[in-house]
Amino acid sequence: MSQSIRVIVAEDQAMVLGALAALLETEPDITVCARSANGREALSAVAKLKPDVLVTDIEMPEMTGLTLAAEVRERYPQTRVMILTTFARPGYLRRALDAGAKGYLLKDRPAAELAEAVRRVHRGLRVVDPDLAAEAWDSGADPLTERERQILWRAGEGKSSLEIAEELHLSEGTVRNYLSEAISKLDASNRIDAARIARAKGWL
Amino acid sequence: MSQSIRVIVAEDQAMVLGALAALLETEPDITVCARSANGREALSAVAKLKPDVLVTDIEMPEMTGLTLAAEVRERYPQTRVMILTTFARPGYLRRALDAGAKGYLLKDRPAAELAEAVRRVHRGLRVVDPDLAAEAWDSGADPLTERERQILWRAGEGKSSLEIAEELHLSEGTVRNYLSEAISKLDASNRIDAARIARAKGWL
DNA sequence: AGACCGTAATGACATGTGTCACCTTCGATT
DNA sequence: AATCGAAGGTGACACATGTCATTACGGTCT
Repeated sequence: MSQSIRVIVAEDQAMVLGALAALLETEPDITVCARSANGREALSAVAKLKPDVLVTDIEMPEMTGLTLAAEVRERYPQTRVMILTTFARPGYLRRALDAGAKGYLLKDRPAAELAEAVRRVHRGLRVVDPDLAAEAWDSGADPLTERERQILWRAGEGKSSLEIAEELHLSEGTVRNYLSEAISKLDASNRIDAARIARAKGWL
Repeated sequence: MSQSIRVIVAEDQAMVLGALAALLETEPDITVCARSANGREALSAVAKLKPDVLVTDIEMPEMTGLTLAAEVRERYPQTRVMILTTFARPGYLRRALDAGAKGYLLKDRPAAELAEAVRRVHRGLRVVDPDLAAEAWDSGADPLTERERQILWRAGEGKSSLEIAEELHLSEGTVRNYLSEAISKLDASNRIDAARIARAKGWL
């Protein structure tokens, strides 16, 4: 047996973090050398330990897994990043690959696939959920501009056009225009519907 | 050492299910005798194996953890149910206890607490997250009526008053009245805000 | 019997929302 | 130099939403 694969796991739900680490520890050729509860912690752990693979969730406090992946690619290219997330959102996959992630695995895949995916990524191979890759292909690119995203996000939180306008220092009419654009781009029937659709695609 | 504690784990995300089982298997006094990906599966596993403890998530396809808990209490009272979930929602806790669950543990608690909680529940003790219990206390009871819940749910999905009215065979004005009631009960500023608040409390 | 609550409805009114046409400014392409 | 697109804006209009008063019916406690 060669050297053991050194892995850091980042995941904000402590119980799930511990459980994933326990799962990986059952593999004789894999060692979990650190566990992090958020992106910032994970980044400093990577800096200190220079692991072979970083397995990370996306939605975390302090720093998201997507930002984390970009930072690690930039500063510690010898560590390969694998995203492990609940969300089968085309937009997330696209952004993850853009950020230099080598793998994208869903939490509803069987537990046995985790160790296998870590080994593949360590060998320099890419691991991407095939169904999701296909969906990402035909679901097209994110049609929203940055402004539309900002505004639609706030609308989805229940804020009125006027509130959003004040928050972003815009006129109320402009906010309504952006929302109208977003609604038509997403083929939605109103702002709530539009926010729902954008969230499902991973564009928000 | 006495007899090992026999546990069934139910969780819809396969990877997390496997990881939690691996975590529990590291304990010498606990045995995972089955794993279920949804509520229906878990119920038949409980029927067949009569375990000491059932650890279950809430949001699952086929049958939710809350319904499952009620069924198990009714039909297999020798099996004690512990809810393990992401959601720190007072309404969920209340409904879980009403359904006869003996424990309510959050996924963002440390991994070490899981085994300890299983042991306590097995001994007949109750395990409830103290912060959440306090919040459940002062957040008061669910103020929504069944009709208000139905209508607010659909409004939160982006449906218009007219669409909701047709779906439930009501007049549009009636739907608007119910929404207005819900908005004022929840101290929200509009339907979206109201749906968001109700979801956060676990009332939707 | 009376009080209370959930359900259901109507009409009226003020505001909020979605759409459209049309305008300006600014930076990046061609 | 000309064109394009993103950002930002105005005004106008139709329709949706939120509020309120008021009515009505059937349960269910006391």
